[in-house]
Parts: sequence; structure tokens; C-alpha cells
Amino acid sequence: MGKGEATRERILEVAEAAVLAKGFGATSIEEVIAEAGLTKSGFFYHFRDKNALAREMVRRYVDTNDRLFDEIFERGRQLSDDPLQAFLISLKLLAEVMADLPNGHPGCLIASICYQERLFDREVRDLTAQSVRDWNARFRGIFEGIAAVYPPKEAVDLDDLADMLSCIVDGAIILSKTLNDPRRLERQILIFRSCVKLMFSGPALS
Amino acid sequence: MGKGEATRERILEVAEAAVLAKGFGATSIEEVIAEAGLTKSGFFYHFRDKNALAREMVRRYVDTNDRLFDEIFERGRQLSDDPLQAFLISLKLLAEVMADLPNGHPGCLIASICYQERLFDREVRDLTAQSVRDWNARFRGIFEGIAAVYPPKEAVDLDDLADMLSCIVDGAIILSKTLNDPRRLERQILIFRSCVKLMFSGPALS
DNA sequence: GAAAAACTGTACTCGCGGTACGGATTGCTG
DNA sequence: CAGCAATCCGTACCGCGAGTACAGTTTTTC
Repeated sequence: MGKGEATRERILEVAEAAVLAKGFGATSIEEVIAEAGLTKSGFFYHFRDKNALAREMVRRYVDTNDRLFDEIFERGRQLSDDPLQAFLISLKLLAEVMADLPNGHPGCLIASICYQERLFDREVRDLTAQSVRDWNARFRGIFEGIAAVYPPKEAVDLDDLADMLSCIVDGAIILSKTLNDPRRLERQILIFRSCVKLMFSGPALS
Repeated sequence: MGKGEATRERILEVAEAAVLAKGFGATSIEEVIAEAGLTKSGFFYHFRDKNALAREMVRRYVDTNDRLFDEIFERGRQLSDDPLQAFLISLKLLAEVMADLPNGHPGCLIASICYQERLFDREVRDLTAQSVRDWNARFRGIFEGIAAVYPPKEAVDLDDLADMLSCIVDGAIILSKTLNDPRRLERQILIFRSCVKLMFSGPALS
């Protein structure tokens, strides 16, 4: 890794924290470079403008989360051959990871951008939309595997169920941030886990 | 209502739309007064500074939602004496209201503020936190009424379940905004409804 | 019709985001 | 070690928008 790449990474890390705390529009380049330890010229050497920064931030955020999901759901599959059990294990792992974050979850960058859509160009918005679609497709694949073994009780749409996980996480992040209570995120993942258990492994309805 | 009050209302309405589209930090007073049709002097006659605007915006938003919830859950109780049925009806009404919004849900002001916490004084943040607590207390009360009649299957914490509704709505708003698909909000409320049904009215587990 | 409320107009300060560009430094490469 | 490219610094500058000050004008209300 060249020195330039390390600097870029440092800028992106600082910028992401700032954006999650005060929003993209209110995040000044000056404060970012102050904390990252370089000058304004140095910043604009790496990023053409603020929107280029946003693009790279999103890419970085999506990549990081993709790797996290890969690891968590792969680990679940390692620990059980049953698709439902594997998923339930993964959800518990996910809850643990979220609970172990030192100062609570710093926030979802996609959610932050969503609430400031007008500030970004189409490329950034397309990136966020695609990442959401990708994550939901991943979850949907998992639920398909489960439904093949455990026919769901209610007529539940697997797409909606996949969406639901994203919703719960994003919503719970907001909840825990607003109430300043990090544990709420963990608990929401676990209650979603209970819902999944009920839907697939409970006794047949009607 | 005096004329001043009407102007304040107009300012707040315009400002809320702008904040939900681009964030508080990126919302300039100048554009607000331009759209509201008054001058800067007029604005500062009504609001001491930008934080005063934020305070009143939150108050207005919370009041509006309180009234909406009052109406929806009251109507559910009118349509069924059974607490579970009443709630399920109300959820369907809520889903309908959300689906009937002309351009999709404009966004949750509390979520927007949550992702820009550093921009606001403690008073605003306390307001948002209290509103979330109040809403969850309302939902919790409903679930207590339901659980008294229908003992829940799993060992489910009613506080978590109450939180879950807020999470679903906030998360689904983000989802529908990001994907530009308003219907997803409606569907998430309905799938949450299915979860509630499963938890309380399904046959006993184990 | 008088007092109070609800604005308008203008003119200004001031900080900061953002840009431009030339120069310095560092690091790799032959 | 020479030299070129990548990396970063200094500085000067523009423009916008928050906020202030204050005097005048219209509108509402009693």
C-alpha cells in the first residue's frame, strides 16, 4: 500500500465518523483535514471535490459491511447444516457484534445519505440503492434456502422478510442513537430472530 | 389564529420539507424564506435563530404524529373490542395511510435529526428522545392489553416489541426513500402485522 | 383611530466552504 | 545517485449564508 493510499484511508475514516455525527452537508472539509493531519491542498489532491469523497466513502462502507456479512453468515453455515439454524446462529452473532461496538453503532452511512439525498449526485444515490438491493438479495437467498426446508406458516413474502432485516437494523440504529442506549440494537436483532423462528419453525397454523 | 401564527406554520412546513430532503445543516434560511414568501427580517421576527426553528419543527412534527396515532389506534378500538384485533386493524389503517401519501413518505424528522445530532442543542435532542420514549410507551400499553388476553408464545419482551414498530417504520422509510419505492413502507408494516399475529394468536409453541 | 403585531428594506460583519495554482518534499526507479 | 512522478504544502482568493442592527411600513386587533 502506497503512502497516498494510507492517507486516503485516513481521510475516509475521519470523514465517515464526522458525516455520521453531523451529516454530510455540515461536515466541513477543514475539520476533516485537521483531524486527518493534512492540508486542504492535500485533500483536494486525493479527492476532486466533496462528491468524490462521498462516492469513496460509500464504496468503503459497502465493502466493509459486505465483508462483515460474508464472515457472519459463512460462520453460521459452518456451525450448522440446517439452513434455519445456521441463520439463527448468524443473527445471534450479528447481535453480538453490534453489542460489542465500543460506543454503540456509529450509524448507517446509507441512512445518513438517504436523509440528505439532494446533496448528492446520481452516482452516489445509485450506489446506495444498489447496495441495499444487494444486501436484500443476499438475505432473500438465505430465506429461500430456509423456506425450502421449512415451509413458512403464514403467506409471507420472502422479499419483504429480507427487507425487514435491513429495516430492523437501520431502525434500531436510529433508536439506539436517539435514546443513547446501544443495547437496543442488539435486542431488536434478537426479537427479529424470534420472529423468524416463529415463522419457520413453529407448528403449522390453521 | 393570528396572521403571525399562520406565517410561522408556513415557515415550519417549508423548512421541514427542506430538512427532510437535504438535512438541517444544508438547509439555508434564505431558501426557506424564498419559498415561504417572506424576508429575512420576517423570519428572525418569528425565530430567534436556527436552533429555535429546529425546536418548533420537532414540536410540530411530534404533535402531528401524536394526533395521527391517536386517531388510528382509537379507530381500531372502535372497530373491535378485542385488543389484538383492534391493533391489527390499526396496523392495517397505518399501512394504508402510509401508502396513500402522494409522493411516498417524506421522511422521519427524528431520524433526520438523529443523523445530525451534533448540530443541535440539548433541548432539541431531549425533545426527540422524549418523543420516541412516548411513542414506545404508547405501543407498550397496547401490547400489555393484548398480552393480558393472549399470552405470548415466546418469551418476548413487550418493550422490545414496542420498539420494534418504531424501528420497522423508520427503517422502511429509509428503504423506500433509498430505493424510490413507496410501497415498501406499506409492506413492512403489514409484515410486522403478521409477526404480531403469529406471536399472540398462533397456537402454543413447544 | 391608536396601539401593538407583523412584517419590509438595507446595509453590514464575519466565518467558512470551496477553488486555484505554484512550489516544496518525498519516494520510487533505473 | 539522478531524475521523475507521486504526494503534499502555502497562500491567496471568491462567494455564500448565518446573524445583527435598525429604521420604516403595513396590517391586525381592540
